[in-house]
Amino acid sequence: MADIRDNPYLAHLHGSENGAFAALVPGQTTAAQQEAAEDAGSSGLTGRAFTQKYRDILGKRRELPVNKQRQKFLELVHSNQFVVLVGETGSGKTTQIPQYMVLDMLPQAAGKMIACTQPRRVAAMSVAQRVAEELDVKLGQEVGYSIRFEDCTSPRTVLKYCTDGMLLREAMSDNLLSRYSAVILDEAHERTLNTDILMSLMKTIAAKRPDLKVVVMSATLDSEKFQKYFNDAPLLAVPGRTFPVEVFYTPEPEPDYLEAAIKTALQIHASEPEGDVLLFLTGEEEIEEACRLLRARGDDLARRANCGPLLVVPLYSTLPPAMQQKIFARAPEPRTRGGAPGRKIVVSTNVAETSLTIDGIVYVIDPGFAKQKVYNPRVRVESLLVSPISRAAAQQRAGRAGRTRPGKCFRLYTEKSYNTDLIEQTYPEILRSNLGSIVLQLKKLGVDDLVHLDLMDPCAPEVLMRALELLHYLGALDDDANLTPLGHVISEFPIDPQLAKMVVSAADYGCTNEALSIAAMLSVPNVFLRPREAQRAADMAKAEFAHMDGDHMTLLNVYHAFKSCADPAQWCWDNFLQYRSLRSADSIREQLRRVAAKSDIPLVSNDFSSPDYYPQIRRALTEGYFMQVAHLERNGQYLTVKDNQLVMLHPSSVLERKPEWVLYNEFALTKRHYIRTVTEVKPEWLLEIAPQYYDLETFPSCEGKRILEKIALRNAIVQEDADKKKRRKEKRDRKDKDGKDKRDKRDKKDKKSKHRDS
DNA sequence: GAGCACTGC
Repeated sequence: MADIRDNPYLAHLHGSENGAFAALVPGQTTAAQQEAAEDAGSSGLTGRAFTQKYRDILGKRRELPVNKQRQKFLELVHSNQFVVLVGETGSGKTTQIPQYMVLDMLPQAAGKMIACTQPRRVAAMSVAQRVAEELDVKLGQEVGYSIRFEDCTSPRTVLKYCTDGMLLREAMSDNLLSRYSAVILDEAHERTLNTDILMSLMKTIAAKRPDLKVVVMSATLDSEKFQKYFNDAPLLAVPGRTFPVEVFYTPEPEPDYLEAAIKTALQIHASEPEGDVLLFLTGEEEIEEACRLLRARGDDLARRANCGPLLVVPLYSTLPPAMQQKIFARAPEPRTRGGAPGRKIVVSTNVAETSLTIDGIVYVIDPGFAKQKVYNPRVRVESLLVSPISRAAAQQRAGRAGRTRPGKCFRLYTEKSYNTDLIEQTYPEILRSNLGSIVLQLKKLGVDDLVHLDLMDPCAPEVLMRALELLHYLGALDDDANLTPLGHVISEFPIDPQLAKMVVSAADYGCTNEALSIAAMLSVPNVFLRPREAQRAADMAKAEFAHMDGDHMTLLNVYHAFKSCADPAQWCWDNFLQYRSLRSADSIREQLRRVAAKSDIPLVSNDFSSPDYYPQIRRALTEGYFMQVAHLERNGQYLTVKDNQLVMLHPSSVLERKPEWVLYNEFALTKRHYIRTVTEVKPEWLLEIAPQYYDLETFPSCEGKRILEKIALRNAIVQEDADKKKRRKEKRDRKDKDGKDKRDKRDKKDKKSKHRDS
C-alpha cells in the first residue's frame, strides 16, 4: 500500500524523480539537493510520508530571506570550520539554519547531533517546537530541546535546541563535545556570560576537532569583531523583515525623564493615529508610579480632549504571570461607536527589550536608561545601577515599534547625546560579573591558563584574581590553582561555589537535608512579598517564620512550612509569599539533591529536638560563607571582616538584636551599604573552620581582630591544657595497659592452670 | 527602615 518512495531505506531505488535524496553526500550538499529532499514524498528522518501541513509550512519557509542565501551558506560551511551569520529579526535564521545543517551533515548517519544554543529557556523550547512542526516530526524525537529541569530528547534526536548554559554543563563531562558534529551559537550579540565562555570553548574544541562545524549567529552590525575573533571567519549577512521606524529626539536634554516619558505618552495618545505604546523604564517602583500617573492623567485627558480610553499595563519579571498576561490584551474599544479609538500603553523594564515580544506596538518611548549589573572586585560586590543604555540597546528598543507595521520611536535625549554620550555596545556580562562560579567551571572544562584565556573581551585581571582567591580559600583549588577533589564535587553543583561548599560540608555536621533546602531558597528570587497596600500584614506574616538565629533559618522555616501545607498556592497567598519562587526553590532542591546523591554525599538530618540542630546548620553555613562576615563594633556599627567596610543590617532582616558576629549572603549597594540575609555566628567557628582565611598574621587591624586574637590565645591555652591532659592520660593509660597486660598474662596463666585443673 | 534589570546551570 505504501509508496515505495516513502521508504527511506529504498531511497536508492527511487530513480531520477527522487534521486536528489539519495544524492545527499554529507558535507557536500547543494541548496537544490536539499530543496529536492524537502520536496520528496517522505521524510528522510522518519521514513513517514509528509503531511499536508508540512507542505503548507514548507511554502512559507521558502519565502524566508535566509532561504535565498542557502546555497551561499552551504558553500561557506563546506569550506570553513567557522561561519559568522548576521541576520536581523524576521530573517528566519534561528529555525532554518539548523535544518540546513541537518540536511548537510545527515547527523543521524554519523550518530552525532547538531546543537543550537539559545540564551533563554523559553526560546529553546518554543523554537524546537516550531522546527519539529516544520520537519514533520514529534517534538522530543528527531528534534528536541534540553534545558534545566527538562530534557526533551531521545536517542533519535539529531537536532537539539538547548540553552547555552546547558551545553556548557555538558562540556564539563565531555570536554570535546564529541556527541555533536556541529554547534550553532544563536543570539551571540547578546554576549551573555555563558555565550562568551562557549565561544571561547568552541575555538579550543574546534582546533582539536577538524570535523566540527561552528556557526555563530548574531543580530548586530558588529560582525567584524565576531569574524576577527573566529580566525577571520567568512560572513554571511541575511536581511530581516521588519518595518521602518522613524526616530525622534528631544531638542534639549530632559531633566526629569519620568515626567517627560508620561507627557510623551499622553501626547501620542492625543495626537497620533491608532497603535499601542511601549514605554521603557528601569524598575518595579518606577513602573507602578508611572502607571498610576498615566491612568489618572489619561482619564483627565479623555474628559477634556475627547480622547479614546487608555489601558495602562505594567510589565516586569517579578510580576505574577496572570498580571503579565495583560500585556497581550487588546486596546480598549472606543467609548462610543465611531468615537476616538482606545489605546494600550505597556510600561516595561528591559524584559520587553529581548525576552518578551508584544505584538501591535507602533510607538516606543525610550528614556535611555536601564538598571544594569556592575561588579566591583575591590569590595567583591555585584550591584544594580541605573545607567544609560548603549546605542545597540537603543536600536533594539526602537525596533520593537516596527514588528507589525511602520512605527515611531521617541528618544527622550538629544541626537547629539545619542551620538556622543551613549556607548556603542552594552558591556558584555563577563566584564560586569563576579566570576567565581565561571572560573570553577572553566577549571572543570580543563582550561588551566585563565590569564591567557582567549575571550572576545578579556576580563579584568583583578576580577580573575578575586575568583581564584575565593576558590582557593574554599578549598576548591590547591596552591597551584588546580582543582582539588573537593573542587570537582563543588563544580558539579549548579549554584554559587560558596553554597555548594556549604552543602558538601554539611555532611560533616549531619545536616545535608537542611543545607540543600537553604541553598535552594538562596538561589531563587526573594520569597517575601510586601505589597505597598498591605505592608503591615506582610510583616506580621513574615514574623511568624522568624527564627532567632537569623534569616537563613527563617528561610528554612518557610521552606519546611511550604512543604507541609495542604494547598501551597493558597497558603503562599495567605502568607504573603511568592509561590513562583517557592516552587522554583523546590525544583532546584530536587536537582541539588540528585547531584549530591551522585557525589555520594549522605543525605542526613540531625535530631530536631537536639540543642545542636541549628548550630550544626550554622556551622555548615560558615563553611561556605566565612569570607562574608561582619563584626559589630563598640560604636554600634558593623564592619565587614578584612575589608573593613561599614555596613548595616538590611531592614528586612529578622535579626533586630544585632549579634556581635554575623555572616551575610549578600552585600547590597544602594543609598547605604546593607548586608542582606544574615545569620549569627560564633567567632570560634571562624577560627576553626577557616584558619587559612582567619590567619591573624595577615589580618588588617580592627576590633574584630583583637577579639579573634583573644579567642585564639584562649584556644591555644585550652589546647595546651588539653595536650597536657592528653599526655598525662596517655601516660596513665600506658601504665594501666602495662598493668593490665601483666594481669592478663597472669589471668591467662590462671585460666590455663584452671583448665588443666578441671 | 528598604528593594529585585534580566538570564542561566
